[in-house]
Amino acid sequence: MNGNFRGSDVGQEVTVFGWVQAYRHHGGVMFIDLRDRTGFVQLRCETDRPIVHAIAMTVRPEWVIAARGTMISRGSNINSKIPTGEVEIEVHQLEILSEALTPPFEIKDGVNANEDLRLQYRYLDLRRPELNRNFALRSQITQMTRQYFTAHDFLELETPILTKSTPEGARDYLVPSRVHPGQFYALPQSPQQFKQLFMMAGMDRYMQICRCFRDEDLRADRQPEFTQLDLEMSFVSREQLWELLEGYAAQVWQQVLGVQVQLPIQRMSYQHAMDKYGCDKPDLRFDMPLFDATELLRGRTEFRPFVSAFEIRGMIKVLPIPDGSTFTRKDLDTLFPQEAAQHGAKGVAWARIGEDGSWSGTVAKSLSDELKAELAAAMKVGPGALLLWVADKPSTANAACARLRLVAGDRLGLLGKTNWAFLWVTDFPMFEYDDEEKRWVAMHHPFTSPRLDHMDKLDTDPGSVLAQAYDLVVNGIELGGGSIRIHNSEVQAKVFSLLGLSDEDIRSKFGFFVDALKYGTPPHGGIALGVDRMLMLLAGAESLRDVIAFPKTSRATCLMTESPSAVDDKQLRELGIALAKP
RNA sequence: GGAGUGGUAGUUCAGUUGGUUAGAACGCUGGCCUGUCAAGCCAGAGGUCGCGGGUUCAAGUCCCGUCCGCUCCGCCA
Repeated sequence: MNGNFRGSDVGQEVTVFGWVQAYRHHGGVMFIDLRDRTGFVQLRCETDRPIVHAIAMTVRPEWVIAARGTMISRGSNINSKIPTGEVEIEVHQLEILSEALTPPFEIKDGVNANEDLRLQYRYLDLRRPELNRNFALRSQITQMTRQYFTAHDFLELETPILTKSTPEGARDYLVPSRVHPGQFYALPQSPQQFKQLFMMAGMDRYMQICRCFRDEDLRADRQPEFTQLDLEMSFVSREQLWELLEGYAAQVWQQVLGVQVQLPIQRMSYQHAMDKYGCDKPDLRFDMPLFDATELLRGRTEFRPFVSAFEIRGMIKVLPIPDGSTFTRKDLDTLFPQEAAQHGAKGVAWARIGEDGSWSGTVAKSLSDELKAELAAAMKVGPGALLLWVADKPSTANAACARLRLVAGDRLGLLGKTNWAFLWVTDFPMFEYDDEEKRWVAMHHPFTSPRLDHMDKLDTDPGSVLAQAYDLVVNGIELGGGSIRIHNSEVQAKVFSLLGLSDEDIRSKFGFFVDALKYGTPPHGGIALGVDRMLMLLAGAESLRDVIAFPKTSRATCLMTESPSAVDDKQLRELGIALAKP
């Protein structure tokens, strides 16, 4: 194809097709850059072929043309900046296949047209090489994925798209049933129950590259429909599963980027991640751990924000930056407080340790010299350090400090795009308490098995039960998560009831599943990886929109098709649906 | 639901303290040009300043509302 011609092709008669990228007209001779998805090649049209030249004179950017001619060397006019720069096609025949309107933005890399315009004319945006490349990569990776897992004895199996709405988890997209007016299917948030049923059905190892749907608000790394690499295995320990996934990740990173992933991947408990980095998906491209100063400070300071934190049984968390000299007063007054405020923190206190070991900054006056020395020793920091303090309820203090850590790391140039920090986060709590609903909710999902040594705490202290759940984190992005599942119907029923589901709820929502568990269920577990997020990482994209061909806006609309949209009354009548008055 | 940010020519942007005819680059149209490849040179066309209201002698600029894009919080088992 057009981008692949080289010096070795000289002398060939070729026919090429493509889009006019650019033309350069020099009176007698005319050059056309003809683009397809592989790149572009230069066509030369001369006046001594008057028909060719006359047609060439009329073409405009983005017209689709076909050219037949001879591949020739450019001689002394080689352009080494272009892959096909050694050769050009001396055109004997030229045909216009399709004319084009002037596009609303230029089709070339580095043109940052507005996102809304790009989405409206998505088919034009996709012609741009840098975007086009992402989809070739996408195809390569799905191909590689199928090979890897089928080579490991997985069956690629399909699950329904029209399925059953279940409580728990994300909001479902609903699909009304025409045959059963007033009843609805739901689009799957993930094929969770079906893949477990495959295990009960004896399929042993299941894989699917499947679309999932969640009706929740979007983010740069969250679209309402997304692609998941879904896996489930019977008779497997989580260590075996991790090993298999590590082999997969290593192969993908090796083949796509030529990067050797250090195996085994580091493992860290949820509790450790929260304590040390303030979040459950720490970016370990740099270390810079947080420090919990709550106990050291208790009763030993009058600093108002700290005292307030003690009053609400809060936490005083510190980000020690060993060399904080590059941060300015403006960063301390504006940047850090703004970032922390996004996570609800009311402020960021700070202290600098001077060359002589003396402290300056907002907290300096309120701490005794003895306490300062203890803190510096505990945080292992000395002269030149900058300490950022957030005092608030624990969840806020952690989230704010985690954010500050990333902002500081970024400013210090520690987030290299060619560094890859893989991490398994393990031992998540089984449940977290939902203050709004006044009940326990599953942190992963309700089919996750508690750790076997925590089973007896289900009745006595659900909040302390740890789950056999794990997330795979890469550079601070949650690439996927999974768990060893419950394979015992009584444990499953107990978990459902802990989540506040009545017997009747369990019967109507999950009856088939609890029944199935009773017919000989193998121990099993699995994981789901976000394929789009993985591509985003591998392609170096800033947004999921750059690796999804036809993505939605942050308000979940498609600007190209203008969906969602109203439907005819007739359609609604057939479905037995009446719209509520707004 | 909330916070931030942006919306000016086809595109990307500039537009001072509210003040005369809203500019630049790229693109587009026409012309010249036989070695360009981010081609070059000459000429030209192109504007509902997102939309609606308000303040003012005067609004792209100030105020209120609203729509849309993006980022984040909530939400996302």
